[in-house]
Amino acid sequence: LTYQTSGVENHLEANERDGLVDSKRGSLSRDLIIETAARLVDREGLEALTMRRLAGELGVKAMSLYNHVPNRTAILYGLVELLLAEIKPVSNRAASWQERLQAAMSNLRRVGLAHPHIFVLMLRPWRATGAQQADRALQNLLAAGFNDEEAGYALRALMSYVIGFGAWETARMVRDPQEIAEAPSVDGIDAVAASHLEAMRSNVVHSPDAAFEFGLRAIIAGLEQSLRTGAGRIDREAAKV
Amino acid sequence: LTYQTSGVENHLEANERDGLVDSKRGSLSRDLIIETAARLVDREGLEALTMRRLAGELGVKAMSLYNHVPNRTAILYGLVELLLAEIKPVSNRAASWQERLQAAMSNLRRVGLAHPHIFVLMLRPWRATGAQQADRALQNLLAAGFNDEEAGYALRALMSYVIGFGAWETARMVRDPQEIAEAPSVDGIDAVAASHLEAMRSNVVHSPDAAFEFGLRAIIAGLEQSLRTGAGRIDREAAKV
DNA sequence: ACCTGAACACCGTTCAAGT
DNA sequence: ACCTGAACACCGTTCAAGT
Repeated sequence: LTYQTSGVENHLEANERDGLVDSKRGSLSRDLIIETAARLVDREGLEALTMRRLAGELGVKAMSLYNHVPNRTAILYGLVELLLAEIKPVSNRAASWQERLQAAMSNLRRVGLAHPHIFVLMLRPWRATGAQQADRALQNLLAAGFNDEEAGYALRALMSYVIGFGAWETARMVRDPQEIAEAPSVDGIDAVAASHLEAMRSNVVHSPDAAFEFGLRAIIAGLEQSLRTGAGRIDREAAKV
Repeated sequence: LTYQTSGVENHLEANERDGLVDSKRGSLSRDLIIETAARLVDREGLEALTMRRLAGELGVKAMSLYNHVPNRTAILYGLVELLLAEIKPVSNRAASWQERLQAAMSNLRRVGLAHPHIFVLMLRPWRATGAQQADRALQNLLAAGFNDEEAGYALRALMSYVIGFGAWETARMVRDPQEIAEAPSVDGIDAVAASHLEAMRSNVVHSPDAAFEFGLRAIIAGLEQSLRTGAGRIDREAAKV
């Protein structure tokens, strides 16, 4: 929604209208390609992002893209970068470390909800994505009193939760409802159990915000406790013996 | 690794050797297709799972598969079912609810590590997958004193964490290392911050088990606390005012 | 330097034809 | 009932040719 556009695309469209086909030359760029890809994916999903389709969107042939981008994967990586850049930073001075973490993770989820098709790409093992944001969170944890190892574990735990939760909730905005509806239904489970499950599912689906906050609060409370009791440290000492 | 094979595949291969081509007829089945797909995916990854390739593995042409399976997605769903069936169940009588949850989630991660290529499929919004396992965990939480809503939230939180963590850690067993190595490197971040990040990453990568346990312990401790203080309930009351 | 036509080696899926 | 040849409408990517 909020990608910064350079306005080049409108320029392009104008060229197209006036038949100034030659001025396509040089108007393409990595950034324009990725911004266009982001809008396409937000609108129609990842499967719509083919080289031919994206090129068409830019008024150009597929092969032209390879002059600015090595392959499709590089475009996907660019989408992740764009998404991460959209995360609202959390002030380092605000409130407690718990509240800062809470805010940071909620902000991460928020961009996920804004770009559900792109969010799943966070699960790919990109090198060093979101370095700035991750670093802020790490500093926060170190300042709170966690040692290097614990801070790393804690950040990984929080990220795992947020991304896991987000991937799950965005999955059902993203897939065609048909695919879900056609999945085989439960068997080998009695009706009472099934109704419990259904109740749980609908609770979480109907108030995803509450579900998210509940889990996030639990993790942060757990981290706080492990900081107080030094649980991580004790385990490490025990492991050495 | 431990998929139950009906031995039909060996039978098939024997037929192939003896040139008894006609006996292919009727030897195909949904189960055989999915078991073969599982072995193929474990060996070579999800991209290797094409209809043509899978058919070849079965000594048959691609279109034959459509006699037993509606489409490729149904095969993927079958893989998830197989994976879930492999989760070691946790005795309901064992120890505390905390320890049972801990064991259940560790078992879930274990099958993920055994089948890293398949594990990511858990993120798709299948209807009612893992119903039995989810139900056991829910009963466990209800017995511990959580109400319906909290139990649902708690299970979702645990699953989000385990799947998020697992997806992250399996991602780097699964992708070609080349794709990772070729990802653009950090910029706009100073050397000190980068070294902190690198330290964190390598800690988590070198002792993923410790990282996983740390986070899992934190979540369960947090849930325990929210049960004691009734945090969920209080928030709900506050929300009503 | 950058755009592109043609081609390569693939996809999932359909459908009519075979047995 | 089940297997399949041929075809449809696609993919990502390469490479030589154009300007």
